[in-house]
Amino acid sequence: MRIATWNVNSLRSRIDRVEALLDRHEIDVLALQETKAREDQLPLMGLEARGYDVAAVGVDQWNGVALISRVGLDDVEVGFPGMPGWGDPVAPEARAIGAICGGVRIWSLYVPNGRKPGDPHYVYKLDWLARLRDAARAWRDTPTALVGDWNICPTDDDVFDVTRFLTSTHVTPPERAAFQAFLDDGWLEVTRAHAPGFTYWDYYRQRFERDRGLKIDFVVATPALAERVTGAFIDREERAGQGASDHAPVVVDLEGRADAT
DNA sequence: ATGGTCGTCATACGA
Repeated sequence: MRIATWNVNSLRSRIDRVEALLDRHEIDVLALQETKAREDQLPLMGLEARGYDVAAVGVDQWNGVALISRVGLDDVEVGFPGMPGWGDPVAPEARAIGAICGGVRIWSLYVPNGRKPGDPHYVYKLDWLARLRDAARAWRDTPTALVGDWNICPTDDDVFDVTRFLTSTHVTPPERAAFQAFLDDGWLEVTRAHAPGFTYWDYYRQRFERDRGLKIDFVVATPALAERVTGAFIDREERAGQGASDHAPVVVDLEGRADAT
Protein backbone atom coordinates (compact mmCIF):
# COMPACT_ATOMS: atom_id res chain seq x y z
CA MET A 1 0.00 0.00 0.00
CA ARG A 2 1.25 3.44 -0.92
CA ILE A 3 0.25 6.43 1.19
CA ALA A 4 1.19 10.08 0.80
CA THR A 5 0.83 13.38 2.59
CA TRP A 6 0.81 16.82 1.03
CA ASN A 7 0.13 20.33 2.20
CA VAL A 8 -1.60 21.29 -1.04
CA ASN A 9 -2.19 24.98 -0.19
CA SER A 10 -5.68 25.09 -1.71
CA LEU A 11 -7.25 21.96 -3.11
CA ARG A 12 -9.48 23.84 -5.54
CA SER A 13 -6.61 25.70 -7.18
CA ARG A 14 -4.56 22.50 -7.50
CA ILE A 15 -7.13 19.77 -8.11
CA ASP A 16 -5.45 19.00 -11.45
CA ARG A 17 -2.12 18.54 -9.70
CA VAL A 18 -3.73 16.28 -7.08
CA GLU A 19 -5.23 14.06 -9.76
CA ALA A 20 -1.94 13.94 -11.65
CA LEU A 21 -0.10 13.07 -8.44
CA LEU A 22 -2.46 10.17 -7.70
CA ASP A 23 -2.01 8.88 -11.25
CA ARG A 24 1.75 9.42 -11.43
CA HIS A 25 2.56 7.55 -8.23
CA GLU A 26 -0.43 5.21 -8.02
CA ILE A 27 -1.19 6.46 -4.55
CA ASP A 28 -3.72 4.49 -2.49
CA VAL A 29 -4.28 7.02 0.29
CA LEU A 30 -3.49 10.73 0.08
CA ALA A 31 -3.72 13.00 3.13
CA LEU A 32 -4.04 16.67 2.32
CA GLN A 33 -3.63 19.77 4.46
CA GLU A 34 -4.53 23.42 3.91
CA THR A 35 -7.30 22.48 1.54
CA LYS A 36 -8.79 25.97 2.10
CA ALA A 37 -12.29 24.91 1.18
CA ARG A 38 -15.54 23.74 2.63
CA GLU A 39 -16.65 20.25 1.74
CA ASP A 40 -19.42 21.58 -0.50
CA GLN A 41 -16.85 23.55 -2.54
CA LEU A 42 -14.65 20.61 -3.45
CA PRO A 43 -14.42 19.43 -7.05
CA LEU A 44 -14.63 15.69 -6.58
CA MET A 45 -15.69 14.34 -9.96
CA GLY A 46 -12.17 13.64 -11.17
CA LEU A 47 -11.34 11.84 -7.96
CA GLU A 48 -14.48 9.75 -7.96
CA ALA A 49 -13.91 8.87 -11.60
CA ARG A 50 -10.54 7.44 -10.54
CA GLY A 51 -12.17 5.29 -7.89
CA TYR A 52 -11.28 7.37 -4.85
CA ASP A 53 -13.45 8.18 -1.85
CA VAL A 54 -12.99 11.55 -0.18
CA ALA A 55 -13.49 12.74 3.38
CA ALA A 56 -12.83 16.41 4.00
CA VAL A 57 -13.47 19.13 6.51
CA GLY A 58 -12.98 22.83 6.14
CA VAL A 59 -14.43 26.16 7.12
CA ASP A 60 -14.20 28.84 4.44
CA GLN A 61 -10.62 29.53 3.42
CA TRP A 62 -9.08 28.58 6.75
CA ASN A 63 -6.97 25.46 7.12
CA GLY A 64 -8.87 22.39 6.06
CA VAL A 65 -7.77 18.74 5.79
CA ALA A 66 -8.83 15.79 3.67
CA LEU A 67 -8.31 12.08 3.09
CA ILE A 68 -8.50 10.59 -0.40
CA SER A 69 -8.51 6.78 -0.54
CA ARG A 70 -9.09 3.99 -3.01
CA VAL A 71 -8.64 1.27 -0.39
CA GLY A 72 -11.58 2.14 1.82
CA LEU A 73 -12.50 5.11 3.95
CA ASP A 74 -14.26 3.95 7.09
CA ASP A 75 -14.93 5.23 10.59
CA VAL A 76 -14.20 8.83 9.62
CA GLU A 77 -13.49 11.07 12.59
CA VAL A 78 -13.35 14.84 12.40
CA GLY A 79 -11.01 16.16 15.06
CA PHE A 80 -9.41 14.00 17.73
CA PRO A 81 -10.81 13.56 21.23
CA GLY A 82 -9.79 16.54 23.33
CA MET A 83 -8.64 18.69 20.42
CA PRO A 84 -8.62 22.22 21.77
CA GLY A 85 -10.70 24.89 20.13
CA TRP A 86 -9.49 28.26 19.12
CA GLY A 87 -12.75 29.93 18.16
CA ASP A 88 -13.45 32.23 15.27
CA PRO A 89 -12.22 32.48 12.67
CA VAL A 90 -10.01 29.41 12.99
CA ALA A 91 -12.15 26.30 13.15
CA PRO A 92 -10.52 23.58 15.25
CA GLU A 93 -12.29 20.79 13.44
CA ALA A 94 -10.50 21.80 10.24
CA ARG A 95 -7.07 20.60 11.46
CA ALA A 96 -7.52 16.85 11.83
CA ILE A 97 -9.43 14.12 10.06
CA GLY A 98 -8.95 10.41 10.56
CA ALA A 99 -10.23 7.26 8.91
CA ILE A 100 -9.44 3.60 8.45
CA CYS A 101 -8.00 3.07 4.98
CA GLY A 102 -6.78 -0.36 3.93
CA GLY A 103 -6.70 -1.53 7.51
CA VAL A 104 -4.64 1.43 8.73
CA ARG A 105 -5.98 4.34 10.73
CA ILE A 106 -4.61 7.42 9.06
CA TRP A 107 -4.85 10.92 10.49
CA SER A 108 -4.33 13.91 8.23
CA LEU A 109 -3.02 16.61 10.56
CA TYR A 110 -2.39 20.28 10.10
CA VAL A 111 -0.52 21.32 13.25
CA PRO A 112 -1.04 25.01 14.10
CA ASN A 113 1.70 27.29 12.76
CA GLY A 114 2.17 29.26 15.96
CA ARG A 115 3.08 32.54 14.25
CA LYS A 116 5.68 33.72 16.81
CA PRO A 117 7.07 32.26 20.05
CA GLY A 118 4.99 33.60 22.90
CA ASP A 119 2.07 34.49 20.65
CA PRO A 120 -1.30 33.07 21.74
CA HIS A 121 -1.19 30.98 18.58
CA TYR A 122 2.13 29.52 19.74
CA VAL A 123 0.64 28.61 23.11
CA TYR A 124 -2.27 27.07 21.26
CA LYS A 125 0.12 25.09 19.06
CA LEU A 126 1.85 23.51 22.07
CA ASP A 127 -1.48 22.77 23.75
CA TRP A 128 -2.83 21.25 20.53
CA LEU A 129 0.21 18.97 20.26
CA ALA A 130 0.01 17.95 23.92
CA ARG A 131 -3.63 16.99 23.51
CA LEU A 132 -2.89 15.13 20.30
CA ARG A 133 -0.25 13.17 22.17
CA ASP A 134 -2.75 12.29 24.86
CA ALA A 135 -5.33 11.16 22.31
CA ALA A 136 -2.73 9.24 20.33
CA ARG A 137 -1.79 7.14 23.33
CA ALA A 138 -5.12 5.38 22.93
CA TRP A 139 -4.33 4.52 19.31
CA ARG A 140 -1.04 2.70 19.77
CA ASP A 141 -2.57 -0.76 19.80
CA THR A 142 -3.87 -0.47 16.23
CA PRO A 143 -1.87 0.31 13.07
CA THR A 144 -1.96 4.10 12.98
CA ALA A 145 -0.14 6.84 11.08
CA LEU A 146 -0.12 10.51 12.09
CA VAL A 147 0.68 12.21 8.82
CA GLY A 148 0.81 15.79 7.71
CA ASP A 149 2.31 19.20 8.23
CA TRP A 150 3.74 19.16 11.74
CA ASN A 151 5.09 22.71 11.49
CA ILE A 152 8.14 21.61 13.53
CA CYS A 153 11.76 21.12 12.50
CA PRO A 154 12.91 18.39 14.91
CA THR A 155 16.64 18.98 14.26
CA ASP A 156 18.87 21.84 13.13
CA ASP A 157 19.48 19.95 9.89
CA ASP A 158 15.80 20.36 9.10
CA VAL A 159 16.32 24.10 8.56
CA PHE A 160 18.32 25.62 5.71
CA ASP A 161 19.93 28.08 8.12
CA VAL A 162 18.96 27.72 11.74
CA THR A 163 20.64 31.02 12.64
CA ARG A 164 17.84 32.73 10.72
CA PHE A 165 15.25 31.16 13.02
CA LEU A 166 16.46 32.44 16.37
CA THR A 167 13.21 34.34 16.92
CA SER A 168 10.97 32.03 14.93
CA THR A 169 8.64 29.17 15.54
CA HIS A 170 9.27 25.59 14.29
CA VAL A 171 12.67 25.23 16.01
CA THR A 172 12.06 26.25 19.62
CA PRO A 173 12.86 23.72 22.37
CA PRO A 174 9.21 23.42 23.46
CA GLU A 175 8.11 22.60 19.92
CA ARG A 176 10.88 20.06 19.52
CA ALA A 177 10.03 18.57 22.90
CA ALA A 178 6.42 18.26 21.78
CA PHE A 179 7.54 16.26 18.74
CA GLN A 180 9.99 14.18 20.75
CA ALA A 181 7.20 13.32 23.17
CA PHE A 182 5.57 11.20 20.49
CA LEU A 183 8.82 9.30 19.96
CA ASP A 184 9.11 8.84 23.71
CA ASP A 185 5.67 7.23 23.61
CA GLY A 186 6.92 4.70 21.06
CA TRP A 187 5.87 6.38 17.81
CA LEU A 188 8.37 6.28 14.94
CA GLU A 189 8.93 8.83 12.18
CA VAL A 190 9.26 6.62 9.10
CA THR A 191 10.16 8.95 6.21
CA ARG A 192 13.46 10.49 7.29
CA ALA A 193 15.55 7.34 6.92
CA HIS A 194 14.45 6.89 3.30
CA ALA A 195 13.82 10.47 2.21
CA PRO A 196 16.35 13.07 3.33
CA GLY A 197 15.88 16.71 2.47
CA PHE A 198 13.33 19.42 2.88
CA THR A 199 9.59 19.22 2.29
CA TYR A 200 8.70 22.92 2.35
CA TRP A 201 10.20 25.97 0.67
CA ASP A 202 8.82 29.46 1.16
CA TYR A 203 7.49 31.19 -1.94
CA TYR A 204 9.73 34.18 -1.19
CA ARG A 205 13.18 34.75 -2.56
CA GLN A 206 13.43 31.70 -4.80
CA ARG A 207 13.85 29.50 -1.78
CA PHE A 208 13.11 26.32 -3.72
CA GLU A 209 15.52 27.11 -6.53
CA ARG A 210 18.25 27.55 -3.92
CA ASP A 211 17.04 24.57 -1.81
CA ARG A 212 16.58 26.76 1.25
CA GLY A 213 13.70 24.97 2.90
CA LEU A 214 12.41 23.17 5.97
CA LYS A 215 11.62 19.58 6.78
CA ILE A 216 8.24 19.77 8.52
CA ASP A 217 6.05 17.12 6.85
CA PHE A 218 6.26 13.75 8.55
CA VAL A 219 4.68 10.34 8.85
CA VAL A 220 4.62 9.18 12.46
CA ALA A 221 3.67 5.53 12.84
CA THR A 222 3.04 2.88 15.42
CA PRO A 223 5.90 0.34 15.72
CA ALA A 224 4.09 -2.49 13.92
CA LEU A 225 3.18 -0.19 11.07
CA ALA A 226 6.70 1.25 10.93
CA GLU A 227 8.03 -2.26 10.40
CA ARG A 228 5.97 -2.47 7.22
CA VAL A 229 7.61 0.60 5.65
CA THR A 230 9.74 -0.39 2.66
CA GLY A 231 10.57 3.07 1.34
CA ALA A 232 9.68 6.72 1.10
CA PHE A 233 10.44 9.69 -1.10
CA ILE A 234 9.78 13.40 -1.41
CA ASP A 235 8.32 14.40 -4.77
CA ARG A 236 10.47 17.48 -5.26
CA GLU A 237 9.44 17.85 -8.88
CA GLU A 238 5.93 18.68 -7.73
CA ARG A 239 7.34 21.79 -6.00
CA ALA A 240 9.06 23.07 -9.15
CA GLY A 241 7.69 25.52 -11.67
CA GLN A 242 4.64 27.73 -11.84
CA GLY A 243 1.54 26.90 -9.86
CA ALA A 244 3.22 24.68 -7.27
CA SER A 245 2.24 24.38 -3.62
CA ASP A 246 4.93 25.58 -1.22
CA HIS A 247 5.17 21.98 0.09
CA ALA A 248 6.26 18.83 -1.73
CA PRO A 249 4.31 15.57 -1.34
CA VAL A 250 5.87 12.86 0.85
CA VAL A 251 5.17 9.29 -0.30
CA VAL A 252 5.54 6.15 1.82
CA ASP A 253 5.33 2.51 0.78
CA LEU A 254 3.94 -0.13 3.13
CA GLU A 255 4.46 -3.82 2.81
CA GLY A 256 1.44 -5.98 2.40
CA ARG A 257 -1.97 -5.71 0.88
CA ALA A 258 -4.30 -2.94 1.85
CA ASP A 259 -6.44 -5.32 3.85
CA ALA A 260 -3.60 -7.34 5.34
CA THR A 261 -4.07 -8.06 9.00
C1' DA B 1 14.65 45.53 10.62
C1' DT B 2 12.36 44.87 6.24
C1' DG B 3 10.37 42.71 2.33
C1' DG B 4 9.68 39.25 -0.64
C1' DT B 5 5.08 35.53 -2.82
C1' DC B 6 1.19 32.97 -2.64
C1' DG B 7 -4.47 31.81 -2.07
C1' DT B 8 -8.71 33.52 -0.82
C1' DC B 9 -12.00 36.89 -0.65
C1' DA B 10 -12.44 41.06 -1.48
C1' DT B 11 -8.24 44.63 -1.92
C1' DA B 12 -6.54 42.42 4.24
C1' DC B 13 -4.71 38.52 6.25
C1' DG B 14 -2.42 34.22 7.25
C1' DA B 15 1.35 31.39 5.85
